[in-house]
Amino acid sequence: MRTAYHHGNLREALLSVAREQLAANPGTELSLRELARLIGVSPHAPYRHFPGKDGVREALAAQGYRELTRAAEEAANTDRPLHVLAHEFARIAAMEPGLLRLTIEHDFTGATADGEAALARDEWFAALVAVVEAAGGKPASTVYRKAAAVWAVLLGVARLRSHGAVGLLEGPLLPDAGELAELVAGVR
Amino acid sequence: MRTAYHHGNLREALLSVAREQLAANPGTELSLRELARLIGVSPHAPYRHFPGKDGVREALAAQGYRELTRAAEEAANTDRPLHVLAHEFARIAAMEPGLLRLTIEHDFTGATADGEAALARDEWFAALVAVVEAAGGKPASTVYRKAAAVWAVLLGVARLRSHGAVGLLEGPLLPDAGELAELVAGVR
DNA sequence: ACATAATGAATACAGTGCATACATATCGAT
DNA sequence: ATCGATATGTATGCACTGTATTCATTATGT
Repeated sequence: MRTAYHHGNLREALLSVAREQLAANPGTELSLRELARLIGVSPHAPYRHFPGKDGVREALAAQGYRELTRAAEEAANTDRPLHVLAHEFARIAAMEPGLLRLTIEHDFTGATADGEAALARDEWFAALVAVVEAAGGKPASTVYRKAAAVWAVLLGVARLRSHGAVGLLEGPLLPDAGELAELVAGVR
Repeated sequence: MRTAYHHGNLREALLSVAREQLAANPGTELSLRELARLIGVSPHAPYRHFPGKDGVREALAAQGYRELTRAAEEAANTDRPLHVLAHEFARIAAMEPGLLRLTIEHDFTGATADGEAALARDEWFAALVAVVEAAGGKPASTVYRKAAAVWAVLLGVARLRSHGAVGLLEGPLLPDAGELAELVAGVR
């Protein structure tokens, strides 16, 4: 087969390879040129599908939030929603730490309030609210406040677990995200 | 005055200007060359004082942890240690968001278990443990577990507040780090 | 005073994000 | 089916970055 001039699905190929790169070495910056190289396309080709590097990150952050949303939707139908959500969150953090980091960091760096990532984030928060509602608990506060507190706990524990990888906090010392989430949500 | 060939205090000047840069535009990567340019020294001069860019980040992360340690030591002598600590943490996050971000991210990216930053981080955790002890509370768990939970809450709320800057969670919805900290520590 | 170490400059190279200009494939109206 | 418009990829180039090598200047200890 003589190489096709057009890739055919470059946009998704870029995102796919980008996620592989994030998985292979989390904590490293993506390189657009390297993505193009791996796919076998010219250095400038990605710019036909994204406005630039930040555009790729935006799309990836949206994917990250969608994974979180899916986890929340699954958790909402179980008998201990917050526990299950925390477990799923931890699983994602372990399987795709690079993607989760990029997702979490995204708002801090390239923040546009109406971008794809921001929309995906809002959907994730809505799903999180549903989880908190499903979990029940004392109505000491609004469900939104509870959801925000749960979100904070999930973020904090995830970050702490990546800290722990270099030594300080070993397993038994680490807080259990599920228990903490139930605690701050007023459940149990 | 004819310009001195040797700067005299380049190492500290680099760190100082780096913090200014982080404060001026948080969320942007540092540039060694720009630091050198701002100070008025050759592009390679910083390499006499740091092994490379990661070395500068390491030193900055250590400074960040030391600021947190100082905040914890102040808080330990008050009548509501966790509340005061949370307030100080939030103040640092507001005043120097770039430095705090770099500090928090450091372990994730350039992790050496015995570097300057790792030592500073351990000291911060020790100070945090002291705060939790000062706060008292039910001894349902070890003070280390409580401290880790408090740390997670501080990290999570700080991250959430930087999210909030782009819209989703407005003030009244955001969890109060102090109350959450006391909750997960079993105080009150 | 003078050898030596510490600190800075000059130059160079590979890698990156991105812009402009050009080439080829795809697709819709006729 | 043809043919022009559009989408998608290539070629080339620029400014910037981190870092290595080599050389110049200053500080320092005996």
